Amino acid sequence: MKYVDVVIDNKSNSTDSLFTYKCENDSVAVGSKVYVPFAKGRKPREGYVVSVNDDPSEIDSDVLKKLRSIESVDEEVSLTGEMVRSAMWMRGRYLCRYIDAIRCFTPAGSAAVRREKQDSLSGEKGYAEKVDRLTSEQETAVEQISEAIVSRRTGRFLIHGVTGSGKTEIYMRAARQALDLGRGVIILVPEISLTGQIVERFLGHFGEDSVAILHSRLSAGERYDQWQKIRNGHTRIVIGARSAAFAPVENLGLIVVDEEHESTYKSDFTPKYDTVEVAVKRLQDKESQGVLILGSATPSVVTYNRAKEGIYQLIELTKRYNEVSLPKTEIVDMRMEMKAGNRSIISRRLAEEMRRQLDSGKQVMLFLNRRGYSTFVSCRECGYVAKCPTCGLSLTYHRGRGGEDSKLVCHYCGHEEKPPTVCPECGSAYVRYFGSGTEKIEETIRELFPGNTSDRLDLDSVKKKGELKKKLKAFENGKTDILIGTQLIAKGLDFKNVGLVGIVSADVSLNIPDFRSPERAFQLITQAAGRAGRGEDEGSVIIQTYSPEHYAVVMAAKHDYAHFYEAEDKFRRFMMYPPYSDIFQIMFTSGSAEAALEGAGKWHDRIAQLLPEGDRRNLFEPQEAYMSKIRDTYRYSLVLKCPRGSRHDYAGIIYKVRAEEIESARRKKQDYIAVVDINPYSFT
DNA sequence: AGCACGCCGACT
DNA sequence: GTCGGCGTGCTC
Repeated sequence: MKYVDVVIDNKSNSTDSLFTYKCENDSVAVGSKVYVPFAKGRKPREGYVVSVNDDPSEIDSDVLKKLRSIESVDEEVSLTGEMVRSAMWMRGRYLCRYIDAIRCFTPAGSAAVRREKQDSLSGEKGYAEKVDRLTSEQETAVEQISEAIVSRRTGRFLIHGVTGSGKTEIYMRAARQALDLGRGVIILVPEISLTGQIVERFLGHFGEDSVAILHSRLSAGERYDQWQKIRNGHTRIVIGARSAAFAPVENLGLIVVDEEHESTYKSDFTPKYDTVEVAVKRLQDKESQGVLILGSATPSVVTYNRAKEGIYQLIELTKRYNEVSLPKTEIVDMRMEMKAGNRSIISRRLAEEMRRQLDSGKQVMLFLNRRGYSTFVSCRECGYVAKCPTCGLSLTYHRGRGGEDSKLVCHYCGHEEKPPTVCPECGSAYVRYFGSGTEKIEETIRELFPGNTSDRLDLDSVKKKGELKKKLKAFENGKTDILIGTQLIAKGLDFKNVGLVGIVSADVSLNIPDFRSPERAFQLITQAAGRAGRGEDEGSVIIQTYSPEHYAVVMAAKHDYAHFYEAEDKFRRFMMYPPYSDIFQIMFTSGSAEAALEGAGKWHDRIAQLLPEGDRRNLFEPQEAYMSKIRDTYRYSLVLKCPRGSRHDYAGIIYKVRAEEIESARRKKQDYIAVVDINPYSFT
């Protein structure tokens, strides 16, 4: 007779605990999916075994009396011990329920979705690229990483390398090494569709049958097939986005997180995990002891700080593979343009350089991180601003083709309405449009360069299937001279004939009310600039801004990560922002604003009681969220800044308050929802 | 969250 | 009598 602890799969907060069952079945082990009788239900409920015990003496005698037996086992979808241990850790780390953490590791499809036959990969083709020789920097990197893999240490590396410095080659050699030692490999990329190259190279090198690819476009059935292929050991390399960090790879020897700084690595849903933390946890399990490689041209400040402190071993790749030089960059002070009487969003300098490049047969890319035509619509007479009825955010004017199809759009929920001709508040005709987006630039460019072809690439212009590929193809073939886009085109794309990249407004990302905005601005400028001069010739970059002296802009223009980091680190230290603290954000949502605020107030007071006297100043008053209402749901937030070293204690306090609230919800139904997000990527 | 149980009003 | 409305309470 065995005694097993089971996590029951249901959606309730109040059953978030372990339930013990008796079990005679020998095949039941940690990670097994089981069906158990539960409460008064006659239908057995799904659950996962998280511990197995032979000895009943530790079970509470009252519980022991009412133990029931496991109904059946589903052998096909069992998790490994390591996966279960990692899930248990996640529950404490991210303050979610057991089942939320477990579900990260289970195949999305249930039995209903299992398919009979297995299709091969959906059209992904690999190619093997001939690599002549490694640079000396690459060679040193490979040696260091190999040493860690071979000696089965939990090595952790940060590869800081400019684009084109050959990070992918290092990942491949490390993967090869791990595989040769019989170990499993996970390669994480920010977004599978935008990183085709890395996928192709892995497929080409390791063969299409040895690599599993996980991405959001897979159907539940396809996903399940991939999961099985990995789980039964048929495939030992996995490439995928964030969720691939949970792939059922046994004996994990290597996890690579490419473009480590990307925000897609932080989950938007419960549990709000950080992919790198999960990777570290999985790799330091008693059964794995593997190596972590983070790679980025612009590491996040938190990561780089850890490297400086020795938590990650830092590998700097300073040379581009073919010794192609970095583009020449200049900053244009838009205040001077204003003074000189140029009210256009394109400075004289940018226009002039565009003309020069276009005349010499080169192509131009323009970036603006803002969709639509105008960012808000306002009445000059009474100050009325058009807002989304369900979200309360300013509506963006989309001009479309200029006539009938113009509309106001909420960029958050997608709500659309017709633009007003007179003010709906006061009837005035002075309704005006302010701020510029990609649509407006497109119009300006057509006026300024009537002889050249231009195209726009943003979320709006590629909603139709295949549109993105078509537009990229046209640019690649030289049919489009000028490509205007949002950050959608800032990443990864490789066009040989781009002579100039224009960053229309560095201020858009700089002025977002978030402590990470300088970091984001630096990364975006660097990435965008990286699109210039990828062929033989040196490219050039022009950055337009109203803050030409801002360190993020200045250092990005100089391609100087080290000094950007120094300035930013100083700021973070002074303000006690991460990495010098962890920020706990608790979001309270409800259909009623009062209920949400009341919930926030209740938590605030209870947390204050539990915090040590001297730490009270780290707890802030409940606030209306930056987006105070989304789709008719009201939002209030509570922020707790947790000094370095106290994360565990603070998390304990939050955990306790949460438990108390769940307990009190048994008596009186709660009319708000509280969600904890530790170190959120944006304060929305 | 489910799900069953139970206590009360309406109806073949 | 008894069918079924939903309020209440518990889950190894």
